[in-house]
Amino acid sequence: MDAPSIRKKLTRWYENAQRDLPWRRTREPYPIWISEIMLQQTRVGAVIPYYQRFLARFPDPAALAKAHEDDVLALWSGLGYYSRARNLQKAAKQIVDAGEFPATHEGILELAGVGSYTAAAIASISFGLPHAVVDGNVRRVFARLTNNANVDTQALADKLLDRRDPARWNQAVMELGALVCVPKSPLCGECPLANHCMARAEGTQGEVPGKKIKPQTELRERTLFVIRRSGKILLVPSNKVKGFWDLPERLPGARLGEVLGTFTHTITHRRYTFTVRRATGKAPKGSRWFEEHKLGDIPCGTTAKKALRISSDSPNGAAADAS
DNA sequence: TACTCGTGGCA
DNA sequence: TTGCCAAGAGT
Repeated sequence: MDAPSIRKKLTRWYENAQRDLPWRRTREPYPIWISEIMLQQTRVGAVIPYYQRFLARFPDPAALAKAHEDDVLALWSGLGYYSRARNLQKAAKQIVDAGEFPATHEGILELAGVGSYTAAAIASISFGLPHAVVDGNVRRVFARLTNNANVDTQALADKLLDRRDPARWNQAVMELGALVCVPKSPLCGECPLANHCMARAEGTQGEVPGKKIKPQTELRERTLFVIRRSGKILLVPSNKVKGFWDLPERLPGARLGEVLGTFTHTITHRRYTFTVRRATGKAPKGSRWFEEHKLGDIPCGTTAKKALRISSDSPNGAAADAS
């Protein structure tokens, strides 16, 4: 493996092909950290608006540390993996207590919600430290480069790391995976490493690395109740996501009304078919009335928002409630 | 180790 | 429509 040639070709490609992403305009550890947490298992296009709102609202660790958790979760609503938001605030408090953002790989790794990938990303991008990132892109790129799905990715990443500019190298490998060496139908014709790629030489780039085995999807049915009164909507504390509010799913003694519609929502390997149904009854313990136009200010899951959209689209939905 | 956590875009 | 899967971490 010709490491110097690979470094040179990929680096040159990256200098020309990289996207203009908001978090690439800085090396400050705080915004880099926020972006890296948001990008975990989440597409760039989904992250950008959240990143900008979050930085505007919480411009530094102190602002994030002293915020109400509900405000943090509300800003995160819709992005998913909500433990990231809670860990983010926990880590902000760690940073404030320490007096500054940790400047070593070891110190960064101690932050709540920061694992090996994120620690290496922040260490290299913000501090220029020689730590190679391994994420899904890197695993795929190196599996194809070696035509070996079981290659020791961390060892190879450490070996290929460009120690003159770890930040540029790490992002170059990930960018190649995101734009060219994509999971399905890789664009080998545009790949700067095509001549080094063992998978391409063997014609296996469409099969390496293999797909991961996933548990079979379970189908389940649930019902969400829409209860309105005086222009407000009744929500109960989520029993799945701490700090979130959801539409009620069980109402002892309630009178059931018409079905307003259905939608599906998949979480991990379970696909739920939700029935949205009007109901009347007294508010369960712990429930609260919210003005519907203020739901953006509270932590509120996507299922509730989908359901409320259906209920207001329904010819017998919100309009009928106003009477 | 294997499982779980959310959501949306895309083929 | 359904399945795939994306800049992973915690348990």
